[in-house]
Amino acid sequence: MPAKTKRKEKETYSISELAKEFEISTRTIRYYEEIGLLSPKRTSGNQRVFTKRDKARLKLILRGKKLGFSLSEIKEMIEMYDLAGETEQIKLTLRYGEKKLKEIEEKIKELEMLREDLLAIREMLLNRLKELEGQK
Amino acid sequence: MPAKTKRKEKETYSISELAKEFEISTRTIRYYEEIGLLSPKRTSGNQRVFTKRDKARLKLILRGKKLGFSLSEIKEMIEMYDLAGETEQIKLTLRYGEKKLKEIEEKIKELEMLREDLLAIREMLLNRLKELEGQK
DNA sequence: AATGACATTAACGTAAACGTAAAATTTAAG
DNA sequence: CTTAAATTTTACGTTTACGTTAATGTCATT
Repeated sequence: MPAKTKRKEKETYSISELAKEFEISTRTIRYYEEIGLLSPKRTSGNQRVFTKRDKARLKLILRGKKLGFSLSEIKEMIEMYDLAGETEQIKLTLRYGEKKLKEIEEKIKELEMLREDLLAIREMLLNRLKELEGQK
Repeated sequence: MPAKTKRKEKETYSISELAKEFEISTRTIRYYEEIGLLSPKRTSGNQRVFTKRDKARLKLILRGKKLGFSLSEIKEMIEMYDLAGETEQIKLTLRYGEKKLKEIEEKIKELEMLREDLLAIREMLLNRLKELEGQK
């Protein structure tokens, strides 16, 4: 009797697999490695091998990008994931994290303001439409 | 008897006044005009004169930037402010506005997810700290 | 009219974030 | 083993969003 029904979850990915999945170029992925955002292992033949962890990290990078963070900012944030274990380091990281949290909450607030602006414009437009339709 | 106590509100601004107020360079402002984001009037001597409206617009541009929109995206959004008056145009603009609204709400959601991530990391770090401090 | 502060256009420079092409390897398939 | 598809590094190119002179012009004061 088969003990594990869990099908052999693919543990690793090639560069083009990730590129396809996230709809980015392989160049982009290599570039992220170049600037230290990713550090995939290599095969005996020197080809990149990405683990689940690498993939999760890439996802985080792309999310950061969508939100307007620069790659260097993203790098700083990502470094919170890889900690030595020194308590001092951890404390510093915590402080840094609080700062980033505030920035993010700031950003959320600003987006909400922008949303309000757009909603106001929408109202304006709807009224204008009514006027124009009314006097047709 | 003086009828109006309202002090002569300054209606216009020079390029450097705006630059100082928003903490950007004059070059940046000229660049925004160059790509059609601003269209200030000119003095007889050809110097730029910015109205309240121009100023409000600049503010919107800068807000968009802080949120990671590209200048061309911002340009699209800004065009919602200047409408012909044609009902068809207005309808199109409304549709476009709905789209932008959804994008913004998407962005807000993603930021909230990012915030959750960071909060989780913080928890992790706090636990780790406790362990380390405990076994000192 | 001359001085100094601020303004103008023109044009070249730059950093970030990739795109793209070339030449050489590696891997998978037959 | 051979071939095609995928990957590698190298290196120059491109776009966006301005920075940075340079050469002149304008404006308010003296």
